[in-house]
Amino acid sequence: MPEPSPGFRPTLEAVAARAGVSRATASRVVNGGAGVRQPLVDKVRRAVDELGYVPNHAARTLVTRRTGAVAVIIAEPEIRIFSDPFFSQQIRGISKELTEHDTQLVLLLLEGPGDYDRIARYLAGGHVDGALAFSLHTDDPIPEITRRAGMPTVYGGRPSWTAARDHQAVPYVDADNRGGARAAVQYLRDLGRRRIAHIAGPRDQTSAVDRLDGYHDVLLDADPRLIAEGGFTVESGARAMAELLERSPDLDAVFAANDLMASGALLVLKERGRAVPDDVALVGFDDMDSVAEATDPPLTTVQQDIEGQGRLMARLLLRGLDRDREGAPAPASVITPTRLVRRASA
Amino acid sequence: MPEPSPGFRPTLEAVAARAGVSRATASRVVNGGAGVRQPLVDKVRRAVDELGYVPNHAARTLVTRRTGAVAVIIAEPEIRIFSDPFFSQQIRGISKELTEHDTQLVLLLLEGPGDYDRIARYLAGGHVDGALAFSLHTDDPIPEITRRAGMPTVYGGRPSWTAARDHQAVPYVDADNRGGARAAVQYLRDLGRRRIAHIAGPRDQTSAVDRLDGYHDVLLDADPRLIAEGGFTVESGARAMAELLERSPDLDAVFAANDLMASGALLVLKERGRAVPDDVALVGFDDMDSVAEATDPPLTTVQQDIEGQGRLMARLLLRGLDRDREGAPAPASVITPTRLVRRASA
DNA sequence: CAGCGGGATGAGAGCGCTTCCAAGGCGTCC
DNA sequence: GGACGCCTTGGAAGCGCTCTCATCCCGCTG
Repeated sequence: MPEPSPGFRPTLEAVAARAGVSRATASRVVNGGAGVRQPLVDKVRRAVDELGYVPNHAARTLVTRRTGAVAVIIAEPEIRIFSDPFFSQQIRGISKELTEHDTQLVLLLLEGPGDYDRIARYLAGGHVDGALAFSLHTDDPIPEITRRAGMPTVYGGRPSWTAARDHQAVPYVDADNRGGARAAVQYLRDLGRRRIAHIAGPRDQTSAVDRLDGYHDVLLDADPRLIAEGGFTVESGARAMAELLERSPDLDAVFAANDLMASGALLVLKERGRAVPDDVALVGFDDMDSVAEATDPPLTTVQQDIEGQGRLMARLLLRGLDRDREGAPAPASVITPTRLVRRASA
Repeated sequence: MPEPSPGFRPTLEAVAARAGVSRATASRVVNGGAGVRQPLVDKVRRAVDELGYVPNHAARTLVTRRTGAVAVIIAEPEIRIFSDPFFSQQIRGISKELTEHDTQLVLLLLEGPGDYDRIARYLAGGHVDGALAFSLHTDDPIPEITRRAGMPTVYGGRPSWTAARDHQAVPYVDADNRGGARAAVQYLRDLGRRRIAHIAGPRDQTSAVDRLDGYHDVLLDADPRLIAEGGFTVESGARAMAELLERSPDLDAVFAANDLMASGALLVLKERGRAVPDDVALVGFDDMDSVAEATDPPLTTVQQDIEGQGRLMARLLLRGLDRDREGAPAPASVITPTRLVRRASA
């Protein structure tokens, strides 16, 4: 690429003139060159190179009504984003998929309740073609906002207002939390454990609810004293473990709804002199890089492909956008498989 | 706001018609209403509300040559982004500042070397008004790319190709690494320590270099055997500490270039039976939330305002963009102050 | 050899907005 | 009371691009 005076940008007009063709033909070549004879294609291509031409995005969007950008909406960034490796991996997956389809990622972080207005205006302003949003609360205004703006949206994690088995209403991508939990508990039972406790996640997160459901799927008449609730953090896991030990000293296995809580539980178990896995078998969920393999003993856990989920979200959205123009139906949701990874803790 | 048929968007024309004014006047009102008499302003405002009008961004950009968006370029996301709380905090600061100026954040993650082309094209395509990039390697192509594209850019962290004291060449925001290090080492010396070791960060990161320089500022003729190099991780800190203990068993203080390495060093010190801070005083850097206060004993460390740095980067860029139109000079760099936080480790 | 069909090309109309400029209206000053 | 000037408003151009449609040229058929 040559270096024209920085800041100055040649137009299609200039390219056309230099190539000795019309603007229409130049445009055709720039957009793939279908229906243009080879010699002209070459001429135009050369002119593009010589001039260092890059199409003006705004002009193109104005007529095509396509921005080539997608919004990623993240509520409560203080809690989740970034610090949560979960998010970061999903975002990377999203980014990869979007990049492969020449689509840009516009990050919309909600810093406070007042920001909903801003988001609404932004989406309505036609800056982006679609949106990706992450697991929302029951009364989250985001879905209503995207709906009003007529903005195709794919959710990450089953939104709490959808029934667990209804994958139609709103397109979302989620791991098979229930199935994974089922597999984990089943595994513990196959190991011969009889008093299998569960450290659940917060009730207002569907992933936690689904994992609890999976636990109940296997242990139909589970003793309620074997269930404690944590907050998906190490400390809360430790607290829940202490509580369980108090209530049910005879427990011989624990299925924690995520690895962080499992690692907290592990600390307490060791402290109280319960050998893992001999006295108490322990299974986590997520197979979190920095956690599951780092504990002593390493955690048996349920693995899910987080980056893949991000990719899938993006793919679903992009596919939906394409279909949109062809009037085809919106894409349905996808549940990604999970897999039990056996390590030393169970 | 009413709910017009989703997907359909009223144009300025429609607003003007409904308000009984010309498009020009409607436009003026939408853009602040300067020079329009109050009654007309009200009429137009009402029409905007009734119609649920939102300006078409592409059309506006086409004529104003302003996109109202800024790119955040992040290389090697695998290593850093998100998982690194550093980044996440800076991004949050950036996001907040941009939001306050009605500017959008476009995330450009570089997934591989081939992506530089993509970035170059993107920046040249006029999608964004400016860019923010993070501490780059010496030979990183990003600066050249942004320069060619005529894209105003602010860097996070002193770029390695600039001299430590030259804040002019390229606008960047960085903490006063050298000053912070100086303060830390000075503090250790004031404590009466005489054999003060340093666990440095990787030589190809300017923050590490600057912190090492700060160490040397105080200890002009430091014993080279008191310096070891780590990789800013816990493990590397542990390794470096072991190495130092071997080489210089008589050390009575350690200044680690970041908290992660300090925590690694702490583990080794305890393991070898060196009491902290009695036998060996320990100081870190960064005052990382999840680390500095969580160790036992908690770390004395050098604090910096990371989110503030992000904010500053954005502010510098936005200011530069405004000035650009007025032909004023580009903004200079900013070095943010650091502060020694005393906890139990020294 | 004339006529016809199809593919390649160009002319031109907008996409929705901002902004220059001219026109109009009103107050003010002499 | 008339002229001047300022403030408000509207008309219209044009940002850079895509895409429809008409035109043209070619080869082929009868």
